[in-house]
Amino acid sequence: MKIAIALSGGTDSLFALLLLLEQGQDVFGLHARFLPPQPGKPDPTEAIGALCARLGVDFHAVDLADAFEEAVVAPFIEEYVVGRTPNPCARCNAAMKFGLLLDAAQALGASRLATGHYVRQLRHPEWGMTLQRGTDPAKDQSYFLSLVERARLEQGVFPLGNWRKEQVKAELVKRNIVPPLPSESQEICFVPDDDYRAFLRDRQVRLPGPGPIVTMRGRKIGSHKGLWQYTEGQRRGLGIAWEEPLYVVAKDMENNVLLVGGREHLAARGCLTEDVNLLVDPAEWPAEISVRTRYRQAPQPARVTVGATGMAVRFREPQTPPARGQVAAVYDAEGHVLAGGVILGPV
RNA sequence: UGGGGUGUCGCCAAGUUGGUAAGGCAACGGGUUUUGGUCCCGUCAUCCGAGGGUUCGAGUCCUUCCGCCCCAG
Repeated sequence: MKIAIALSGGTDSLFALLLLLEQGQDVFGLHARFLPPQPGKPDPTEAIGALCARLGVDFHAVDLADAFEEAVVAPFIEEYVVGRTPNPCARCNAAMKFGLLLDAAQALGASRLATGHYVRQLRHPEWGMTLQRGTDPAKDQSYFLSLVERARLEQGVFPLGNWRKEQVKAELVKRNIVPPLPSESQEICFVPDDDYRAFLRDRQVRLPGPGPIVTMRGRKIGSHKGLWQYTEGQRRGLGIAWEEPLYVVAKDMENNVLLVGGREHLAARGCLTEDVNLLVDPAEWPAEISVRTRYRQAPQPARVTVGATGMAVRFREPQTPPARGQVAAVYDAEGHVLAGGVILGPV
């Protein structure tokens, strides 16, 4: 079986490659260029190729920049314009890494695509292939893969599922191998300096303008700079000195009003998703399930009903408002991902 | 310009019988982090509307002035 390993140039995918080699797998390196050439940043393709040569593995590069712009960047911008808070990494995994990149890998003769995600892929006695959270709780990336179709996920290989980030770094040092890309911070890869607001302004799209900030009791206490600059649950940046911290409770796009309130106003009982990506047949879901509506949130116990057009999530305990456009990922108690969907709004 | 009130960090606000400026919010910085947001940590008044005085020592006492806010027959 031939495996393609998606190499970004960073630590994780590089170590995943080493693990595959040490397992004796028939593997070749594959690098996808998602961004057009950046003036300041060097293209890592060559360095990755050189490293592969040194390791004695074949290497291929594919240019997916146009598709990335269309499938990830453009929707990202459009969502902000209409007041949602997109999750480009989740979309990228579904549309690009396990979409076009997987296709490219298979066109090059691979039967499967390995990545450096910290997730596990297991064979469940009843469910067949499952996606499970990574062992390292701090690095688990299953949330970001919850929108990937099951059939495509089955083509994936995840060597880092049982590794911890610390170990990975240490092992690379031990092997005296340095990633082509310095350990840059992992912001949104296409947004410079992690500043999505500046990015949107640069894109010359028509963004909603300023308007009032209003409390839950209907009192105007300030003005916002455009609803696209805020997200549900946000605290910082409101600039309003109040008796308590104020949070964004909701965005009224219709009237261009930003609704804010104290922490007690944040409770949301549930949310709806606009679609659903099933990884396990809902008929087989256990009774105890939980949902994450944001990355780095412990899964919250909930009841989920799956319909033709999406999921309805009902939390056992009220949560801070799920942001429209983020992902709701459904888990069982063992951390198997049962489903994922894009949040349409709180309930 | 009669009566009452009030003037402490960008906002709100503690400041005891004078003893050498809490806290909250905001802001800023950092940490955590393959999204946004959250969260955590840290930094933020040598000075208390201004001047003068009493005192070993005053935001706290006296005094003058200035500024707001009410109520005004």
